[in-house]
Amino acid sequence: MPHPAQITRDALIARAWEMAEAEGVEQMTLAKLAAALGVKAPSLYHHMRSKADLLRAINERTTQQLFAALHETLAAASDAPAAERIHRLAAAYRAFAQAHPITYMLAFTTVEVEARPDPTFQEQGVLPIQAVLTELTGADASLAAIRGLLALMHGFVMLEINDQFRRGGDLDAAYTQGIEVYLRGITG
Amino acid sequence: MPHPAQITRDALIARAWEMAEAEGVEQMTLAKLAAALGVKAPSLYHHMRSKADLLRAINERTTQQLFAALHETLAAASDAPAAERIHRLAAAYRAFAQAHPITYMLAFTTVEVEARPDPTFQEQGVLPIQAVLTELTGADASLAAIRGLLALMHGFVMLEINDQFRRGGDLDAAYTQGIEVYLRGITG
DNA sequence: CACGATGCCTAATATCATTAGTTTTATAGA
DNA sequence: TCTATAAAACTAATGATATTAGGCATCGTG
Repeated sequence: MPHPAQITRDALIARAWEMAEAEGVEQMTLAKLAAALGVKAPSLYHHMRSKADLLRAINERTTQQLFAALHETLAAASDAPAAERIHRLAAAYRAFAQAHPITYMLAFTTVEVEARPDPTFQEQGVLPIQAVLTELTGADASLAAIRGLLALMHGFVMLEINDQFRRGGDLDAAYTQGIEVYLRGITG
Repeated sequence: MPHPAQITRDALIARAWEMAEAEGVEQMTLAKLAAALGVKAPSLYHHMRSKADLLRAINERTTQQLFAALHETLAAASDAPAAERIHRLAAAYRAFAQAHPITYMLAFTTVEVEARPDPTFQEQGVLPIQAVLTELTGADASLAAIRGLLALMHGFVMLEINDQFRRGGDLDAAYTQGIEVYLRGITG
């Protein structure tokens, strides 16, 4: 059985990502993960340095997919006015978080430094979005503007994922309205 | 030694809260917590049902303290105009999160249902804040308005705590500006 | 055709939370 | 004042967990 590797690092990460999203991070144990790959737990250490290392890979994957979805959305709306592009972007952001709540949350709330995604991922991903905002704010204010926008989107979906909006009402409308308000404040 | 309880539930929770904030949640093990209280780990189970139960108590304590700080801030600024009160509130919110980053994050990102704070805490705490916003938006829009404000504040401090703002710049100014923009969007 | 590295395995360890069963002691009632 | 009871501590044990050590099979390369 040994030598021709039965699993690759990519397969390991992909499976771990799926398992975390499907059953929760704390349910994604190395034993279960190994079993799903037809292997025993210690064998995983030939493809990763530690579980923190695996989590970092998962988080980088999540970050990449999030920004890929956002860029795709921006590309598809490239002829719309800037405010409309931001609205589409915000919708895509929330849709991603709702589709992958656990891995999304994991990527942005990891305390262990070892498991944090490489900073360059986020920086690279944010730049095209910031470019759209620059159309509305000018270059000087665009860094603060994107930070506010990211905070608004991230905060909303985090509260939503963690079930902190328990007073009913239309959450879709509240989200859209929040973005609208923010954009109005920027341009006004 | 036995019978006259050497620890109370309140002392247990207070110590656990301090230890979590000081050393990180994952460092707050029952063995260490018990040792800090001069007792062995199994004895803790006379004062709690499970660790999830303890975490829930910690989170409720955090939530209460956060809202207490916010209400205090509002009370101290009761004669200021509504927009100014919101600014003070936002500053107090961020100050609390920065002073207690670990327990703050824990309270708002707990996946385990067992460990989630009782919903009524948040609801009660949010109402006075919503009242201020109602002055600016009218009653109809105030629920969505407070959700946006909470999302903005929570998102910003969460990103900040998790070191996701790595591109330098003045974060104090970015936060203030974000709140300003949001308020302008609401009133404009 | 052998040999060495690769990648799997079993076995073992340390650290968790949690449970079972025992021991001690303060207090309430005789 | 004495004693029985219940509270609250303890030790010991269990089952997960990640991780390490060491052995063994197998494939590609000389």
